[in-house]
Amino acid sequence: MQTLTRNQQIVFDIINKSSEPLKAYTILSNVQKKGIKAPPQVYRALDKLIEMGKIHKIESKNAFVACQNSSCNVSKATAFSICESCEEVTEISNSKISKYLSNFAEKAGMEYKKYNLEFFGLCKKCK
Amino acid sequence: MQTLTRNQQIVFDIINKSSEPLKAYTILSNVQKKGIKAPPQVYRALDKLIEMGKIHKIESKNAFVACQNSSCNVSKATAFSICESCEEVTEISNSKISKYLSNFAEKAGMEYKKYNLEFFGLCKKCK
DNA sequence: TTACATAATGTTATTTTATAACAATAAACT
DNA sequence: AGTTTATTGTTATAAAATAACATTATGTAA
Ligand SMILES: [Zn+2]
Ligand SMILES: [Zn+2]
Ligand SMILES: [Zn+2]
Ligand SMILES: [Zn+2]
Repeated sequence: MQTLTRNQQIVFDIINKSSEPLKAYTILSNVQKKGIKAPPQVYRALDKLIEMGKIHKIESKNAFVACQNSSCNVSKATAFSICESCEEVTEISNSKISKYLSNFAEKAGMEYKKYNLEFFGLCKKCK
Repeated sequence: MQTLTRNQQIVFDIINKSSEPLKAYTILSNVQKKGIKAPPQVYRALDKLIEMGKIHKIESKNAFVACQNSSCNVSKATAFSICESCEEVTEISNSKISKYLSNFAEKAGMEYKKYNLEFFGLCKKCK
């Protein structure tokens, strides 16, 4: 369990508190009062947090969310369900989906180190 | 089977001929001799081609590839295998993977309209 | 502790990716 | 022909990410 540096902690806190994915420049503007002044500081913290599996990047949105699983620090495989109406993003339990995908990969003779899966549709509220 | 407009055809041709995913500005610089001069012209063509399912965006790379399946125009669900060494991108047959994912979704009580899946690893050459 | 190496931070400028806004043409429809 | 709709052309700008280099902090080993 790695301990976070000052900037990493600041960036992680704001992502972790947020109910929605945050963009890098939104994070920046929210942490300027804490002394983080420039994009590279944010992006460096984001990179490390991703490496550690504490946060994930939603590629289709260029936005970042805190990990809602416990095992992503190991597998780095991620899966999300994204509402096209309200933009809500939910992380899908790693173990559940991994079983299906490793199953598929095995039958297809495919190997992989990680994956990212994004489902799009309507959440329960918006349906 | 929708027919392409002039700009759409030009942009599609260059993506389709390419052996690797192309970035928007790479496309732009390659079509300037054909009269496409500015980013919006490229991005508009890309948007339409994606809608039609003729090309896909590799989200993790901000790059575009021609569809290698036949059914993407219907489902808009996409899956790729990406080599982390040589950057090779292969589209995974839609029907194969879809079975697994719809299976998963059903058991999880989840609904979706489309998805995007990107596997990362090493291709056969790089392994 | 001091010297060296490594990691993290601060800062400025720039690159890369994507879109807003509006004018001009072309194509489709009535 | 006249009207609507889609596509194109053009300029400017916004948004996302990184390069490059200086500085400070932290860890490690003599
Ligand atoms: Zn996670
Ligand atoms: Zn919703
Ligand atoms: Zn396809
Ligand atoms: Zn390879």
